[in-house]
Amino acid sequence: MEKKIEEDHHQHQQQKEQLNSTKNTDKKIDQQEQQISQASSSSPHMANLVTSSDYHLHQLELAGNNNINLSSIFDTPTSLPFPYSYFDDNSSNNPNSFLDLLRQDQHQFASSSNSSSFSFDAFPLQNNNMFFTDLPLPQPVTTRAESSEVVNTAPTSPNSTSVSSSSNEAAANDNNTNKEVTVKDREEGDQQEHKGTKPQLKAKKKNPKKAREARFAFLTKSDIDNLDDGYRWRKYGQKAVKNSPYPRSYYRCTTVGCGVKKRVERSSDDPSIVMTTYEGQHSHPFPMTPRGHIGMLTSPILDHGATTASSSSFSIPQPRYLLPQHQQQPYNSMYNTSLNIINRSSSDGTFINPGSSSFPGFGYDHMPQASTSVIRDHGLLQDILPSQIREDTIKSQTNEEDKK
DNA sequence: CGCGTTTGACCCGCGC
DNA sequence: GCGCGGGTCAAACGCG
Repeated sequence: MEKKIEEDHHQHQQQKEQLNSTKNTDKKIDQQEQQISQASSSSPHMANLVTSSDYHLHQLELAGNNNINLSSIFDTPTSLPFPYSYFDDNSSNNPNSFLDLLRQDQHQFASSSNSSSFSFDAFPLQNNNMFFTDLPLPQPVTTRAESSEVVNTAPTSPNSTSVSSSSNEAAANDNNTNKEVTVKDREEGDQQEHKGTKPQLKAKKKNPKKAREARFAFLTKSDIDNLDDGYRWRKYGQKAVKNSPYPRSYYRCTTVGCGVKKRVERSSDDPSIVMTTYEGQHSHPFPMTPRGHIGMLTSPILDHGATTASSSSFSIPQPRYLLPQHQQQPYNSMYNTSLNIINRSSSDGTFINPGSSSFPGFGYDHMPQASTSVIRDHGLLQDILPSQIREDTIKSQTNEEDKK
């Protein structure tokens, strides 16, 4: 994987050089990207992020100071973002993946629906409607959201930590092409339904202004491009990203009738950051395919520590609180203010509620009940977090409360 | 053999 | 109108 990445990097670096030397028009975009990248790499700590609220800022600070501070990342003591039981049981020192985390999350949701909030926290940025989410970061990472898409951060793999900022891809497009992207996405959705023929493609153009799918961008610090989120994805395209040595990969959910797509690309400025953008909502529970599995329960990551690029990849968790604030369900009201919407429609600049299972990657509402039995769940923090993390979390929580 | 990836061609919208 | 860039298609290929 790394080798491949390096190759790609080299290849695209050449392209990049060519582009830089020949195209002036690229500069604008490049600058935009750099803004994003700089935002994500220049400051070592999330604390430097521009956030829309003091609370968020506070969280960021905690994250930055402690590096791995779940409490700073997650909302409440009881709202464990990521159940880390997997780590305890299988790879205590190997916080494998974001996937695992996500999976855990889902378990948690499955077992304790409203009682706990989701793991990710989103931080809407004032100016650009971007969202950030913090996750435990082995390394301090900073990101800045500049697109209309939701961004999230998540630790993804042993070597990975995640940071999230706005989707670069989204960010790169946002200022200038946000509108365009929106339209295109909409068309893409149509394409999926009518995919295949040129006449069909033309037909889709007849409804150019259909509402586009909600999109969510996550920034994840990881050496792994594709993080296993339990869903099965089929890669249907790859494109070189302008001014980036890394290509952008396009994935589609393999489940029949599910039009969820995601794009994965690596930040050119910080190759350790993977930007994943999800589009659409899964119309199904976690896949149970012939050779598949219930993704959350049997992630390859658990076995290998990393997923292959193919079948499964990172996808966005669908935290319930990732809803428009006005639509959020009243849980954990105490911290609810910090739970900002991650989901947003970039087409009109407003947040939308994709539904109870809004995030493309996580249909919590559809979670198989069986999943809850897999993980110990006493409804306690200890059920979810490894002791060390719990300690950190408790500390940070305490600090947080002290500050209040 | 089925499924997923690769990759060049193609489509489309936008900016100049 | 043209070129560019993002996104998708689909045949070829690889892998288990």
